[in-house]
Amino acid sequence: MCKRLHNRERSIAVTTRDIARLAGVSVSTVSRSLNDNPRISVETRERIKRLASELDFEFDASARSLSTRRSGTVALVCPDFLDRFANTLYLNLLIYDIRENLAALGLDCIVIEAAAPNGQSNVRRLVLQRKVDGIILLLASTLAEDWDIIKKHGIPVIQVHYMPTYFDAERLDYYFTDNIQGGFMATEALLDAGGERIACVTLAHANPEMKDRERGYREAHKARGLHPDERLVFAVSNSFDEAYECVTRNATLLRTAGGLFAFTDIMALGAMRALADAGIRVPEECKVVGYDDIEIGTYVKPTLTSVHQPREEVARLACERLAALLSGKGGGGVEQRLIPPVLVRRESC
Amino acid sequence: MCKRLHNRERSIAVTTRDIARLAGVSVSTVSRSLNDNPRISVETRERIKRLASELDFEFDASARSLSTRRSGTVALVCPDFLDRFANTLYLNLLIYDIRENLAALGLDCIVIEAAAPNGQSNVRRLVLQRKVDGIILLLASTLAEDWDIIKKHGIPVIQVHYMPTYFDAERLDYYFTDNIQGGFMATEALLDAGGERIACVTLAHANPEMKDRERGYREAHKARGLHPDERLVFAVSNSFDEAYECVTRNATLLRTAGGLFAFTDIMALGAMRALADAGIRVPEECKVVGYDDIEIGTYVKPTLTSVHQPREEVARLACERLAALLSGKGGGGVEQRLIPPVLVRRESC
DNA sequence: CTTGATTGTGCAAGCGATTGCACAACCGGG
DNA sequence: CCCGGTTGTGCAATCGCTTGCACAATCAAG
Repeated sequence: MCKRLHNRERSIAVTTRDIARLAGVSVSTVSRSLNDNPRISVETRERIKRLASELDFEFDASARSLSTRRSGTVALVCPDFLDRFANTLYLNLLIYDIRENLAALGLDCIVIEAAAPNGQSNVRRLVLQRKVDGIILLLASTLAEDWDIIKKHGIPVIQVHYMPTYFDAERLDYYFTDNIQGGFMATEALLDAGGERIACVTLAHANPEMKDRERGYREAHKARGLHPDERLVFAVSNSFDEAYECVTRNATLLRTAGGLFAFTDIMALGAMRALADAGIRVPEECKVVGYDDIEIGTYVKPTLTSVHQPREEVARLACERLAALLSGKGGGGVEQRLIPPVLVRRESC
Repeated sequence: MCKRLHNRERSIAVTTRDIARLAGVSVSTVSRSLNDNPRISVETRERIKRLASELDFEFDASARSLSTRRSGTVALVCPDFLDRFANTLYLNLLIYDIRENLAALGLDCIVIEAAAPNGQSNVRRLVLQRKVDGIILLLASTLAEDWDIIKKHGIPVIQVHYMPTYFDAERLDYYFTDNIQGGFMATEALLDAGGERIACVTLAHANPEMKDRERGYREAHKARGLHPDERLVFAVSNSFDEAYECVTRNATLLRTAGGLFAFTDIMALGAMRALADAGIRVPEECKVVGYDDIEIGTYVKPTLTSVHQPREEVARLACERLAALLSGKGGGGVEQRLIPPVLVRRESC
């Protein structure tokens, strides 16, 4: 070993070699001890472990990953428009829950958007460069070329929201909340309390989740032998202001409706404000139900009735499943679950 | 090279060796070419680069990091109670901004809390194991032992919010918004519009930032030769409900006040609701100003006047500075900047 | 008291990159 | 035509860890 060749300053970090030298054993023994390899005698193992902890030893993740081809890292792929969605709080809280679950499993998580600022695919980069062990897709429509890479490298993928594309094409594990049922429950509550004329506000560029909410809306009508008045079905972008404007513009028509179902809380809040400004009292003259159950809904007056998505459960299931797949306990099958949402009743309905 | 020794299945990934073989050069030449080392001739370099991109080559981050001792990764240390703070939205958006800036700089970012679920320090783990290149502290009171590790390893640290402890002890780079000035501006606006009796709602367990807001509140009074009525200074936890209860309980007293300054928007919303419920009209009888300028403030009625913290700017400055330190362009000095906040006037004041 | 199985450790190659130094090829000036 | 000075590449060591295989020591059985 020619020391002179390597004049980068020596790291301060303690290595397995240091431990080996001090313990009078080889690095293999140190490695095996710290990894609880049963071939090492109990005494040796304990001695090494004690020494390691005295020396404040921590494995070098890079070296280990280079050797084992596992990085202990998971990519959390978010929509490119998370900033806009951030406003809804819902996704941020879901991310928080997922991070927490992964941390408990000893996995670090790198949150990315599907595409990097330079146009390159972030998924590609994280898979090829960082060698992430798994991927959790959060409402992301990942690119076709990404799928090739993911499949080629055999990386486990879990979805926690529908995706606009590639969904049926791939048999992937998922944990979704049931948006049809959510839409159904919300509409039922409105039909119960507000009569037969129930408006709804959906998204202009509806993704599958929104389409399912609408389907629930229609099925709730059908279940009672009714159909929605199509003039009461509105589509706007997901923002307070657009919902506000839409409701204001159609105030006359909405005066004939006994209830309104907005497919996101943000839109519900905008709608509710517009109703108030138009002199339509909520809930007396028109009930309102939103979707997502964000905390803001409890800060307005009247407080907002909303469909709650059990994100803690979704996060937990997704992370547990991912952990199982990572340790080879996948069972070969595909796990796909629909989690039922919960209607949280407050003053607006 | 004894191939038989290594029977883990060969990775699908393209390596520098593959490129070298195909190009008929050595791995060193490949490495130098792809890293734009000037000692390689332009023709060779271009040829290698073309080949690499044809082969969909990406560097292996672990191998590179093992060699260079740089991981291209930054730790973003959050308060342990981010979930509670998440409700305020402000920190989530700040995290989003920071991630975006780091991404533009080619850095991945791992969001952690100071302490892991198992009680171990996450900072320690990320520094020792993952070899993060830098750390951004987000309102985190990092443990004393963490500081030892950080200093020992010479890792650049940037703070983007005050910390309760270790603050003066360390000469660290920071970008803070000026909470004294923020408190001053808010109070001034209230004194202008609501007369001499201005209440304030601070935090029960105030951190330095909250203390500064209170200082601004007092200095604004002093600047006009006034002092606040101490009976109008309340302290509650940072929640809608606590602020609501506090204001409700003290409604009689508050009837004599012309304005109220809540140190967070969440509290401001709770207070505003309580005032309304107590029959005190906002803003006619009592003006209200909050702090943080979260979007929810524009969804309530009246819309909330609030102190805006320029988080985009803070995020940008912090990340640029970190990048400079990482590339050794720190200049040896310490950069500490106070960014002025902005009062956003809406209906409540 | 041999012999074959069992245990516990060590050796050394390998993971995929970086990089100090050696060295061959080519250059122009004396 | 010889020589010191660029230029461009290659060699091989190194980063810190894992792991297949070899091998010494111990043990139970014949």
